[in-house]
Amino acid sequence: MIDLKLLQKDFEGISKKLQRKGVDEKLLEKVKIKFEELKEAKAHFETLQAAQNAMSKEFGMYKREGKDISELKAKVDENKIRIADALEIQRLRQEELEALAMAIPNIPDDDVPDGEDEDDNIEIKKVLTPKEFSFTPKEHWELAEQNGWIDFERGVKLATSRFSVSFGMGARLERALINFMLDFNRQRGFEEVSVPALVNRKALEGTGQLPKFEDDLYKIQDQELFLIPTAEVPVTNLYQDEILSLDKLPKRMTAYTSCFRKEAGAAGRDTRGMIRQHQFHKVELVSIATPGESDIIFNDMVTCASDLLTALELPHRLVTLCTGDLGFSAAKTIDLEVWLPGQNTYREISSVSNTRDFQARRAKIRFKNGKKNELVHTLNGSSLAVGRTLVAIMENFQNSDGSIDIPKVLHPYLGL
RNA sequence: GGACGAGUGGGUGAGUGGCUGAAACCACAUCCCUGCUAAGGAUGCGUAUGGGUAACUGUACCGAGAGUUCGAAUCUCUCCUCGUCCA
Repeated sequence: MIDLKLLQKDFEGISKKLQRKGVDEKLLEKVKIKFEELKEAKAHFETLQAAQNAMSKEFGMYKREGKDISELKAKVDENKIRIADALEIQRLRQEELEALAMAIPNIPDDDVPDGEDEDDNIEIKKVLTPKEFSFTPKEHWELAEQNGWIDFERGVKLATSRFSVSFGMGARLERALINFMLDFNRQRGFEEVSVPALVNRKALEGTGQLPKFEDDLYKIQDQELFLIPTAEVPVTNLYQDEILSLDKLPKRMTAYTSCFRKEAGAAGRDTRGMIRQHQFHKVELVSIATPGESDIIFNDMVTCASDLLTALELPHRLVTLCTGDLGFSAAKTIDLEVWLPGQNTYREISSVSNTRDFQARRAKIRFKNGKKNELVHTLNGSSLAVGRTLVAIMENFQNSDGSIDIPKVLHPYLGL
């Protein structure tokens, strides 16, 4: 959630920044007005309530002194009706404001480039040079099936399209990757956590998936619970509604979870293979930091993910997302794209975002800065998407006969 | 699944209708005193939000929500969580 007080104070400035993300200025004006109306309604209600409280106190005194209370009671009863009305007005305005404000995306950082979509993202640097193949490299689904690593049909049989099953070395490699990534992150100072894969509405509101993106989430039928689309949700919300002491910051955490996405609106995209699945494994990084250190932490996380790819000998590049490609909660995002020789292109394998205080404001995560409580900054990043890493290994480490080498760092994890 | 009990500020914990935003103790902060190894004293110390330059002040919050009442931490109902016992 954006800072409504700031919007009120510096409407021009905030509005200008949000227009870069395609937010309609009229909507912002409406929010500003609603915000002011709500304040008005609150003030009115509180004045009435104060009178009521005062009269109630008097009431108690009258009774103790044995005075006649009938006149006072009439006054108090009358005021009570007005309070009920005032409260109802306040409640309605609160609801209206929230509905509007919760749907406004985060303000992009000033150094985020303008742009429409992913074509306008800006490459920062390339890491490792893709190797030359003496043959035409195959795409991963071909290799996966040929080696018996992944069975796409049986995944569909068990669930529906965009589900798959891993067998043998494919399954072992997944597990090896998860362990390798968690160990790697732990050595970089991220504490490992294991969290629920189901979360409630409040958690998803805290990180920004709800209320706007409910269509992308799998919902449990008989309870108000959702399957997590990313570990970012449970891990960030670990500290929801808490005031952290300064010496506990920064919090740097890593978690492995399955992730679940309906991929609504992705019809026809990446239908083959395991680039875009409804369920996938991911190792996530989440940091909670003071505003002063969040930029450093951000770079740290990008470096961690990039080094992970380098350790796996996977060529990749870093790109800054433009305003049009930036996610709802992010102020800034750097994507890591891994080279896929079979597809002859770079594909997203990790996305590191600084949401600044956007999620913290929604989730009420604060820290004590001296006497004052301030909102923290929250950051998240994948490190990495396991399925896509497996895809990258298959395509980059393939031989002409279709066999696949295993990156050296994974050998200990596979008993090789 | 059933029965009973509990949920209060950073912690322990008092509080069964008004004088309680909440005793006391601990922790913490600032100041003072003392000066032989640790102790004594004073003051302050929840969160959110509105008004005010500020001092200060209004409102809300005692697991969550609803209700009774002029007035609720305290009474009623529903839910959640934890504990104990039973199946």
